[in-house]
Amino acid sequence: MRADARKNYDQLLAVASAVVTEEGADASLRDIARRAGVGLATLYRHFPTREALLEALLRTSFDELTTRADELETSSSPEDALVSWLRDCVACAHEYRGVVALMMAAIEDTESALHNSCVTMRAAGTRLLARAHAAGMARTDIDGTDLFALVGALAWLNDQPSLTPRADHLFGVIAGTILTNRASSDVREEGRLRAHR
Amino acid sequence: MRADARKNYDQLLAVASAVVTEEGADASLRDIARRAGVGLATLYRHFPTREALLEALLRTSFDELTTRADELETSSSPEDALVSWLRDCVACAHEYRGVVALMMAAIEDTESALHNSCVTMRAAGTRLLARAHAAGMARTDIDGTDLFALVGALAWLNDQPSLTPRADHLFGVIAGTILTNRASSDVREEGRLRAHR
DNA sequence: GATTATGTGGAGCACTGCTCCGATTGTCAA
DNA sequence: TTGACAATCGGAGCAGTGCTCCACATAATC
Repeated sequence: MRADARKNYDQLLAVASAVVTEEGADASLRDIARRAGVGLATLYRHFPTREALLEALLRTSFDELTTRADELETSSSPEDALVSWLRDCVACAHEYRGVVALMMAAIEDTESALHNSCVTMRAAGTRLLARAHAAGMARTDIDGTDLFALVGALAWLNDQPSLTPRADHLFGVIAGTILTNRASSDVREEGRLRAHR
Repeated sequence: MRADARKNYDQLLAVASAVVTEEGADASLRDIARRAGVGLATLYRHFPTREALLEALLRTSFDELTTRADELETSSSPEDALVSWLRDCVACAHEYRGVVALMMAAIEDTESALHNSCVTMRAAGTRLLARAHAAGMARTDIDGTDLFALVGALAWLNDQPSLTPRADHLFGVIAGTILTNRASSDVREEGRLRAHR
């Protein structure tokens, strides 16, 4: 890649991160190009689709989530690992408002630039869930896809400004539902402690 | 209202219902006007905002839901009433894809045309929830706003094509979470029976 | 039939996603 | 250092969007 192309690529990513953070996943691409001091065609050359741009933005976060799932699998109890990872997932999806709907579409669309990342993430979650199943700590009528869906629903709740005050509470309710042998109030408590740490 | 105006109004509503059903809540208003054989300004005169148009579309559904809540309050057990009404709510919100996000925004925006309908619906749900609380059949850490949020999340799940296969199952899971003394498998079962009735 | 308030339709503005192509610029051989 | 050339760029242009404004048509009234 030519030196100027590399520079523009990096600049675009940095600006896109800022713009998508404040405007959401449906931010104006023209605006991103403008604020990056770059032509619109340049943006489209580096990122042929909106998904491609978001994939580049989310790649590091996705990789971190996968790594974290691996760590948790050995360092924590099955239920703590699952809940803790869920919380991280929701927080990650919430970073860029509206991105979760694209992820839900991408998991079935093998052409989407986000497809692989989503499949990888679902697999990581499924592993943590299987471990909790094996320990008898999670209800068995929920599979990896359900987990992915619930993360999506929670992230969606977080994206609604009017529901922000209750989002944490609802996370506890739903996380508690997934775990069999644990009251959801315990999950909420753990969340509070984590937040104030 | 002048006779021709009334005709255009009705025509717009009929066409809007069809278009929004197939395109979702962010359908093109220009397209609706075109297909109704009407100028764009005519649409905007009758429905100054997109919310106003959707409100008109949803008004009958909303009224039916409120009536249904009243009926259920006397005709069914507290838990059956709540679950049955939740199911109707989710089905209603799913009628027009994407409308649920607008509803979540409208409940805090007193200026929105959808505001009153949303507040009324939340109140109806809160009554059913309070009844279940009184009977000791619903967890007490969930209030009317949470109920509204969970309906929203479920409707959102329904709106994601990739999650449709599991949507019913997840409804059972979450409805079961709200009810204290009932396994979610029972809720699911009741759903199956209703669907096949 | 004439008057008037009400209702209409489309032009116009600023924006969007996306493509195409002439101009520019980094790079590497001579 | 100087070309030459391929890689890269930037913006014009197209078709779409939401929304406003206003000259014109027409239903209702006298």
